[in-house]
Amino acid sequence: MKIATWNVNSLKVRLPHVLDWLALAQPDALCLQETKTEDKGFPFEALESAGYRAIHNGQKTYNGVAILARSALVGASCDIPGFDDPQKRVIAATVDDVRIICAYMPNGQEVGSEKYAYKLKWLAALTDWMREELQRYPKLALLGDFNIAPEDRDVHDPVAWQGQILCSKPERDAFRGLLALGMADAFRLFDQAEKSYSWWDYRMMAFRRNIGLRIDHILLSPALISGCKACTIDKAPRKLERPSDHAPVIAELTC
DNA sequence: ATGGCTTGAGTGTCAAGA
Repeated sequence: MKIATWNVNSLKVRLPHVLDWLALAQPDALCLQETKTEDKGFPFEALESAGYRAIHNGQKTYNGVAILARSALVGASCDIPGFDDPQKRVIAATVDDVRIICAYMPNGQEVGSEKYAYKLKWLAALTDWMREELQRYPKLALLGDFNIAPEDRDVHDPVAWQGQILCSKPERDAFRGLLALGMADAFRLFDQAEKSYSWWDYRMMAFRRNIGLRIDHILLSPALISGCKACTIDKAPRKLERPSDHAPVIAELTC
């Protein structure tokens, strides 16, 4: 089973890239973030024609998450239960026996800001919820745009980014808090090239210069870790015309 | 150099992203 995550930065603009990528990469499940549309603008028909069912938790202009899958999406749920949040950042469903959680974690804007406080509260709520979900669903994968670079090796210039948003200690502590539940960062289960990133700024020709961060992740529950055969970042879509600023991350599971 | 692009809102130019 191949599962993947991709922040598409507007599904309306990126639909051709998504359809091409589905045909090429053939994932069994694909988590999308930043669809930036309500359900009425969501391309259910085009995805159906491509062989994918979809569930969507969207809103106008900002945020919005979806899961696309070849098989049925069972037991779909939206948002973090008990966490009052108007922003549409979470959707979950079971696909072929694996609980898939798709999350678009807050950016936080600037350390110390209101949005930063919201980000840390959000991450705490997610972690509490994940602790419960892992009891309910031993085979669980948390995929998405975490907006956290977990370690200095995930950052093109760790000195410049030290303590900055996406790299601050409380954010990295929150990431480690998720790992402390027993989950593993699928990408780090394998040898990887140095300077592997999943996001590059649109400005300053950052992609061509590989000025990036690794902030999109796939976390696997203990029951899924040993069956993970590969985890890769596909930079190809980032090279296209009008790309998303994020690249897809893919994990291959033997189940 | 606090910008540099890109998007969605909506016809002016701004907020937000990371």
